[in-house]
Amino acid sequence: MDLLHHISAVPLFQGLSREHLEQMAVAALEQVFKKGQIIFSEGEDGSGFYLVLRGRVKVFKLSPEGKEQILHILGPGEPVGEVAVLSGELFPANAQAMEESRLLFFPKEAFVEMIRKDPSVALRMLGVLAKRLRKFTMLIEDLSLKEVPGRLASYLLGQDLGGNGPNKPFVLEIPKAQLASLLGTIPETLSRILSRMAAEELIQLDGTRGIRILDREGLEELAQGLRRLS
Amino acid sequence: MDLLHHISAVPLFQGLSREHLEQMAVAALEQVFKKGQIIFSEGEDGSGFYLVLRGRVKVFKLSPEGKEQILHILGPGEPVGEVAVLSGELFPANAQAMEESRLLFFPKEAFVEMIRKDPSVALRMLGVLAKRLRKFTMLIEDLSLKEVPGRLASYLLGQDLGGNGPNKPFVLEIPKAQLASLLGTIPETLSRILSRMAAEELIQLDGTRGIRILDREGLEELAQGLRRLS
DNA sequence: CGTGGCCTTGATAAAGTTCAAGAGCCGTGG
DNA sequence: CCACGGCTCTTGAACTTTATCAAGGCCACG
Repeated sequence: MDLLHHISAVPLFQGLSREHLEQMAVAALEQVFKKGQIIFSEGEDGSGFYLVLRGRVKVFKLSPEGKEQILHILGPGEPVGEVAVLSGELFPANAQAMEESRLLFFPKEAFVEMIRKDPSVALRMLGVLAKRLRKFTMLIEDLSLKEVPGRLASYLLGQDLGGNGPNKPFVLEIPKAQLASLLGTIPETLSRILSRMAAEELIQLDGTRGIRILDREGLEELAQGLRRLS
Repeated sequence: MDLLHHISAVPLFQGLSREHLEQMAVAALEQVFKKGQIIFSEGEDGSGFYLVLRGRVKVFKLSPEGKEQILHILGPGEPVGEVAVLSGELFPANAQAMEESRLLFFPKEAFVEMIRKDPSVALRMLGVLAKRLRKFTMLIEDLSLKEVPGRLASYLLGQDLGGNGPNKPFVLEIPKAQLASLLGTIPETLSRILSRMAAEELIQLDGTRGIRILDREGLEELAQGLRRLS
């Protein structure tokens, strides 16, 4: 089994001795989730955490009326559900596979044990959590201080990394309904704002998923609240 | 100086040996901030983190138009600015003293060194970050999924701990403008909603800061979106 | 070539913000 | 002891942004 191989490639476990890696591999339990399948739900108690090997997982909250807010989308190499383990409480949100995904489950005890044996894992985990806090800070800022066009502009700029010479088009990696949920809005609003952006020639829409950035500076101004759509 | 005494009382450092505590005490630098004084600003690079000894500190974001969103309010025993140290980047937000406050500054190196020497500190710090992530998750949920009356109801219920027999009044511990910023709104809106809550006899207002909860259940329903103000 | 999922568009309504003015409260200083 | 000035808070009216509800269009896949 190449489980060991997968584990050793995960950033969180970089630098662990072969021996420790093997112990982790023994403790880990591989699970496959189909598209749409729930991985855990808010309020369950976390007997361990997951590591994404393949696929994508969304972590989200639901309002009583059924509106969804995506907290983050996690891909290969990233841990999921670790907060419940670390603060010894219940899962604070829901997790669901966005596509067929392969995850590794680590029981709480194995993880705590591992930290105890090799503190460098704790340091790496601290780094992961710090990054996550930083991301949350940005999300809070977006939700509270920006309006939807600004949030969308930030997102688009973040997607288009490096594409800034000849503005080559790119493809949204998630359905628009999901993007709306990530931005804290609803699909209708997202759709309208994309249209307005296109009308002002900030972007060009290409089919259902394709987007080409025409005016990078304009988007940056939007993202910073220095400009508004008419 | 009783600096050592203060340090040993901080949750983050529980369980450290006397020797390690002394090393921390030597590395630490005590600073006093007057009310309103800036402790650090977003974008500066974090050469260390702070620990609140006395007073209260708010951590917040500002929009270009000057609107403020408070991320958290920290009191004695709590660390501030540790994310910048742990993720090795810039401060993601601003920090300011809400009243005259005494803080301890720990240079980055001293902290990293300490973690290396005694992994239990890393574990505690993981716990602190995990709690903070949990709080942020709730804030995101509030901002995105609840409207202001619901957020306010949650806040009030959280303040009134144990006061649930004979509904004794309590006093807001922060000015209303600050509360508005914490809830992601503005003072005018907050004021209106408090009036409406009073009109529906959910609460009773007493002077500028005093509040008495009259209908705990009603507030709980509001907080969960099961009810709305007319 | 139809059916279902996803996306767009329009009309309407609700929630929150902005701007502006005024009320209450408090410490200072005469 | 009272009056002043400044701060915080409240209230009203107009406006903006976003959500809601309801159709209709597009596209892919069987």
